[in-house]
Amino acid sequence: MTLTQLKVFVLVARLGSLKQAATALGVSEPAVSQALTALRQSLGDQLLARTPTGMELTSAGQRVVSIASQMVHLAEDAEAAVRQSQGAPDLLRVVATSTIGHAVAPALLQSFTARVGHVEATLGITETAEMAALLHERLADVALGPAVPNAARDGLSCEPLMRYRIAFVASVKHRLTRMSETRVRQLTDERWLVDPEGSDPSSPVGEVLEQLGVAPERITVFANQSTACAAALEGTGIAPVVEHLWQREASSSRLTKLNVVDFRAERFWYVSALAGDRRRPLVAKLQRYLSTPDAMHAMHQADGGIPRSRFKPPVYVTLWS
Amino acid sequence: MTLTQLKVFVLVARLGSLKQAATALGVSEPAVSQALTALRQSLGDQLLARTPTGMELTSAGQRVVSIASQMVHLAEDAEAAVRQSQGAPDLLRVVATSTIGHAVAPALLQSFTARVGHVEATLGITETAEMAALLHERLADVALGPAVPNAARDGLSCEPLMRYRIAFVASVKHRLTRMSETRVRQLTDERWLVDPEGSDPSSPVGEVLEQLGVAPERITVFANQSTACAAALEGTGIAPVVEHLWQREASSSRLTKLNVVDFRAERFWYVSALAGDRRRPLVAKLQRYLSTPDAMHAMHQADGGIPRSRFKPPVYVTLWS
DNA sequence: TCGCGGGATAAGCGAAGGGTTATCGCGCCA
DNA sequence: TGGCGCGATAACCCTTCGCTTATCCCGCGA
Repeated sequence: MTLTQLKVFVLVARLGSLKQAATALGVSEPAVSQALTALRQSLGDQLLARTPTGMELTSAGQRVVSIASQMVHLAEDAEAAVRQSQGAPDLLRVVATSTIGHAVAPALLQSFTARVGHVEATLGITETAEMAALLHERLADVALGPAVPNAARDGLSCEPLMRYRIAFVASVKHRLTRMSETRVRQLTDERWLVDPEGSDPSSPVGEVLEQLGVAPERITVFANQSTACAAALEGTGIAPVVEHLWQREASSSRLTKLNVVDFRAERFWYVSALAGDRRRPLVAKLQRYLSTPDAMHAMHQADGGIPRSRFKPPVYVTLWS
Repeated sequence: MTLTQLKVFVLVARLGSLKQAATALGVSEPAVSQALTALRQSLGDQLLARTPTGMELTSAGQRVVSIASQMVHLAEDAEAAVRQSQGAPDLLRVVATSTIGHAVAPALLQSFTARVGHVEATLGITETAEMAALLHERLADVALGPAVPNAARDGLSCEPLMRYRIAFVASVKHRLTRMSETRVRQLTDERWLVDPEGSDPSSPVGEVLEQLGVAPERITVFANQSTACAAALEGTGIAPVVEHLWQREASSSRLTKLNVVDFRAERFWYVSALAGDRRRPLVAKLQRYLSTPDAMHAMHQADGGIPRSRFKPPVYVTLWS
């Protein structure tokens, strides 16, 4: 499998003809044919089959063409990235769990970059389990979320960032809100309205779902906690939320917190990074910043939306894979 | 730039040492060194620089390593995809604008696949402007959204799927809701709470924003219309919504529709695909299905969340690029 | 100052990659 | 049935890849 082979394949799939692809590439038609057969051999599939009217993608071909197209584009991206980063600002790559990523990380990073200047921060959402790998593979500089297990042993630093409380909220119409107190086990058969972090088994909420053995069909995943709360207004389920963020929500007035007596509500968000001399200077700067009052203030501001100017939707094509 | 070169680069970045990478790959150290220099030459950047303590990524290297890692993983994905698609279900790749994609497409596709059987449907979100290209490049089989311009000329079929109405809603506290009627121009200086489709200039809402010349800082993009509505409850802005979907929302009780007299509220969603003999049989089947009462019913059911079992978060790493 | 560890370079080699021209196979249509 | 269009193959060439061993370079600690 070669990038040029992939490029050829994508082009043929698009144009539906070897000859057209050949002229488009400015090469002879056998060159295209050979590239295709080489790719076919290395992948072990026909990918494209002749039909009376043109070429048709096989089942595998359909899957591969999406992937191949991405790879070709990424190759161009890589060249563009190098060209662009002559004198470009320093890059700080942050990953966070979805709750933090949607609620506090944008404000936090904006505040940080505004303070230190000439830094470009990017934010990715990921699951807790992948954070250590992303840091080790240098795909991220800093991770925000639950504590990374065995951080010290793996050469990672992992320090508490902020204390927060998890609350379970439901509509005032919900029968559980009429009870003076609730036990976690009573929630097992409820309908759970969670944000994507709830589907992460290493997250606090994910842990609870697993421990209780909540059936998957009782769990509905929403884009974020605000949406989950909006759904909870209907009274059909309970939503686990970050308490101080939920209290700033407009819909909080018609939702009530359940008094779950046997649940440890206090939790911590942590900030993790490579430890010691493997840590980038910019990361050290961020870690110092995170202890300032400025940072604390930014983290307490729930952030409902993204200002349009900085909004760049992710490449959803990756949904294919 | 070669895939093996990229693989080597990623590994060296991760391990912080040529020698370790070499042993990990089971080759000699000069082999690694050469692969690296070749990549450096082809990209025109050092990528990794020696330091007393190990190797450090340059600014460009940081950007490239993310991209390179994705490419390496995609290459593996391609092989896995081929292996997996022996006797695998047929693949139907649908793209939609964010509104449709979040609200009606999941239910629609679920209903369709349940009916025809042995089909695996995937859904991607994209902007209107990219739809024609995605269809032509065989990256998608069907596109749901606004009409594709010049469809017939480009060999695309584009047929009306469903009529809907756009409504502008605001909190009952909002001053505009007390007016018996409103004109579009009066909305220019309001705060706009839109879903991602609102940032697509080819979408109906995007068009309005452009025509009015609404300042970017007055526009806030939310994950979906439900979240935008939740924000609208605070009374700080207006949210353009799909009327029949909004009416099913819990929060709709505390929001009011503005009576905008000079706005053409009726719109259509279209279904686009390659035309004629370039159309896959499965697509023809879907197009027939879309005219059935079943399909109509599915499309009128707003869908607040995604059942957890089918929820697979996109690879957010693409946010980097 | 002398090893020494670790990366860069040199020289060489077999195997692919990527290209060409010429030829074959096959469905289609006059 | 004989062209014809289009993809697949064959034969051949040059470049690059990917690997080896041997050597050099350079900062650093004994």
